[in-house]
Amino acid sequence: MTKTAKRPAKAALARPDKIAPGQTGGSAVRTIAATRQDARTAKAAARRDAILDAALDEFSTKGFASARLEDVAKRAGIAKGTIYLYFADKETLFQELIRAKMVPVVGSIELALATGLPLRAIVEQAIEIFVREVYGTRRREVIRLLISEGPRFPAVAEFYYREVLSRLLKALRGMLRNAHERGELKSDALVRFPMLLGAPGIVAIVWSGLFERFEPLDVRAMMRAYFDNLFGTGRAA
Amino acid sequence: MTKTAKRPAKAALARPDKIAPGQTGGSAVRTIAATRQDARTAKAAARRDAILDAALDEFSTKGFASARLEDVAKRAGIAKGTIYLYFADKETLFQELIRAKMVPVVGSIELALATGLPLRAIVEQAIEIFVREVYGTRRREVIRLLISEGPRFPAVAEFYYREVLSRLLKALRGMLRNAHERGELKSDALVRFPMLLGAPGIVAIVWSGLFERFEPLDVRAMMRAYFDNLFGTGRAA
Amino acid sequence: MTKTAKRPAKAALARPDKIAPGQTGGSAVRTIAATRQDARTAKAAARRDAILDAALDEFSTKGFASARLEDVAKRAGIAKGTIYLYFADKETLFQELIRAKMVPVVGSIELALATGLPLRAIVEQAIEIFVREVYGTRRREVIRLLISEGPRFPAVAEFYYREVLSRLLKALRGMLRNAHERGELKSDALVRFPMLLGAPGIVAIVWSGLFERFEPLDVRAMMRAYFDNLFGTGRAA
Amino acid sequence: MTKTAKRPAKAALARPDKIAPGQTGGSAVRTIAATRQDARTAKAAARRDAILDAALDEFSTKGFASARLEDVAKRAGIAKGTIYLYFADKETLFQELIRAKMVPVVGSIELALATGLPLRAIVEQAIEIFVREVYGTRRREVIRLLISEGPRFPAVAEFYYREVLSRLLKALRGMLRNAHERGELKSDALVRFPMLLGAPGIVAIVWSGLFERFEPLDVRAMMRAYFDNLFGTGRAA
DNA sequence: GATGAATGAGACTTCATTCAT
DNA sequence: GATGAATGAAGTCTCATTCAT
Repeated sequence: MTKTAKRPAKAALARPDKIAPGQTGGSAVRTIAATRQDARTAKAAARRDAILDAALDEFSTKGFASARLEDVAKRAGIAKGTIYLYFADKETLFQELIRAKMVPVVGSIELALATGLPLRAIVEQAIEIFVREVYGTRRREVIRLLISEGPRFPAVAEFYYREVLSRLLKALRGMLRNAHERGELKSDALVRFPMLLGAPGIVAIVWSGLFERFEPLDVRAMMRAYFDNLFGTGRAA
Repeated sequence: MTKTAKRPAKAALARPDKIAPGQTGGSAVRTIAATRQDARTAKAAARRDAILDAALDEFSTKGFASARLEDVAKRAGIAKGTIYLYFADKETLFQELIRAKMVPVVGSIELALATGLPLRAIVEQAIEIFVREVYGTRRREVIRLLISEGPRFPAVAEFYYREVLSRLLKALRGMLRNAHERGELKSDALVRFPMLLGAPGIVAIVWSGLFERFEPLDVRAMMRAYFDNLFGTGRAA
Repeated sequence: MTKTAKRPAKAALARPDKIAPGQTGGSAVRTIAATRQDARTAKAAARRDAILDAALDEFSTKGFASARLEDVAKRAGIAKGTIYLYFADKETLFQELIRAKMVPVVGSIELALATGLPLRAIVEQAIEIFVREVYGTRRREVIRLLISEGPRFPAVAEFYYREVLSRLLKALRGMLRNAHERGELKSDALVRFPMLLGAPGIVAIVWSGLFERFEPLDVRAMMRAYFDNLFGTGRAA
Repeated sequence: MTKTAKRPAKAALARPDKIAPGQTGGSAVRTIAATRQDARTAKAAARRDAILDAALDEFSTKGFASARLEDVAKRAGIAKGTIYLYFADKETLFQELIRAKMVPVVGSIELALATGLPLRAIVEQAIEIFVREVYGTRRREVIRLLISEGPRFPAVAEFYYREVLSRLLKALRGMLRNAHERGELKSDALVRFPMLLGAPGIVAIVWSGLFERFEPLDVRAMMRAYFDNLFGTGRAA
């Protein structure tokens, strides 16, 4: 892939490879050893997270190709070589980063979309969730990273599509279909193109990376305007 | 000092720098020499374009940082060093690429938006223009590149905002304000957030780079659905 | 920004920069760890010296600008990149080379000049020291390098003047003033121009680099002749 | 030689190679054509000189290896390729530079040394000549260049030794031997090491390149002090 | 497990030299 | 003769990855 790859092989993508240090396969009996094991496991997990956080910072700032693993290590407070105890290589680190930051939120979003609430309420809620849980957090950077680097990492794009996006789209479609059937939605356009619901979020993230300096954007207001217009709700009614 | 010294400054950004070979300042009388000059100028311009095209290909495929200037040269059918006769360095090449591909279209879009046509017609036209002149051309890649790499090139983002985006937004605002005043637009939301009109375009471009393989997108249909919904037009009425 | 960016500043000159690998700040208690540390430190110092020696060879033979760092590495028995673990860049390597080879001898020369010995004896001694400790060693090359490349490296010239030459001249002046006051020196010319004492050494070094092949020079004899004449000593009396 | 050489062969050194444009071999009859020829020859010679002057500037400032032929051309007011109409390559240009600037003065110095004047007078004259004709002119740079780069250009050193230095030394020896025989010189040391007469000149040139900034040198005074001491003349008597 | 010194492939950039015009 | 666009070899410096300690 990218010129970064330097050494021969490359672990299969899209699956967490490598049993990281302290990571256990699956045991049972509680023993002193097991407890010690746990401690080690916990420390290892914490370290893994630290690396991922550091990597997100560096990749976001410099871009994947220009980010230096040495800086990631420094930021994580570990030595350069240690990264390789947790991730097979730079590319794998990138994938795991996307995975680790995005997968956990899918479930809760699915749940939020499955409530029978009126479209209006769900959308209102979604705006809040996006602003608070995505735009206002490091997840914004994760998505920006995905948008920027994803095209060069087919494995990442595939994994993301499979584990995150397709599930969200499915949930969205279900929710929208219901709203359509309940008459809350005039057309079926959004059922056919549910990704349009994500459009203002994408615009906000792209905008923030490029033009925020020149023209700040009130993301919440923009999203509200967008959905009001889209659903014919809002004051314009 | 010694050849080790890096080139002092860095050509001022946001302005075509470097008098490319064969480029003349501006004369008048037609002479044989002038004709010869023209031939040279024309050849130089053609070569410059070839480099820009090749660079777009390589940057799009590999990303700015990972693209090799040697590959750009090869693709343009010239020697590595020749690139430096036309562009000061890799970064300048990137900027000029964005500039050269985007600036020329701004004027015509401004014109298209300034017609007094009904909103509905303008939008219909805009969809066509986007699909034919952007999405279906290399300009799609230019925008993708801007989205991906722009955050790391403040100068490019600034230039793009100044020379392209702000002009488009202004034209959009004017057009939308008119439509609003004519009653063709219920709310003023779009006047306040004209970038929302670009949202489906952005989504289409982002989508095409990441998920096209898994789920192709009928861009024209999506845009039509989007605008129908937005303006309450279309069959759903 | 992007990996293209040149390293920002440039280590402040005239001071050993960069903590070389294995170099410690300064501790105390002797432990196993400390011992291991020492071994590493020692190895690092040895390697640093090897690089400096190799650099001296290459720079002397090819000149600073034409010497290839790869050849320096090869000669030092290490990989190209390793040099950069010890020196920030080629220019820094050059400076450190001059510093490392010259600073250590200043003190002992100052001492030799501070003895109350008669001028005649001191000069005799100085000739021996020059021939044995400078002309007959790699230091001759260091000085030749300084003469050749110094004008293009203001920082090196400055450092050399400050740390080496001005100290030597001061010691010389003191010694000569004493001799003058004791009546061993007829005029005060040398007190005013102590660098004249170095003249035959400079001539010898310059000559050896240019004309040795065509006309070998008996340096010791030349220096003796020079000083005999200068001080009115020697057989000619 | 030096890494600069890039293309296969290399014209034999130490002889002006290449019949430069406008240069004639040797004709006779005066015709209109001949006159036109002369004009061309003169122009060519002037251009050749301009290149040499420009080269001296650039080589002095940047060093031979780091000087760019393009800058030489610019400074000479010609195009890069034109240099190659007058000199075979960069190295040849360097040699011709040394030759052109130094050979013409040898004769007059020889003459000055051959007068039967008393040593004292000759030396006084020599100081003036050195200060006015060498130290105060571009010849100082030529000599500095010779000292700096000569060791890497055996052909230049050889040529210089043969055409310049050995002739000067011979003249010096003759002059000194006469002075010795006339009793004006106590010892024969200088007859054996006539280069010592040049020592203060060398010191002055080396000093001016390295330390002038920190400690200016009154060259004339230093030389006078030197020779006074050397010959037991001057006020100290 | 952790470290960080070492490696060496690789990329950008420079510039002497050539040659079509 | 003169020009300057083009070439491509070569050099500095970077950094992912390895491995001895």
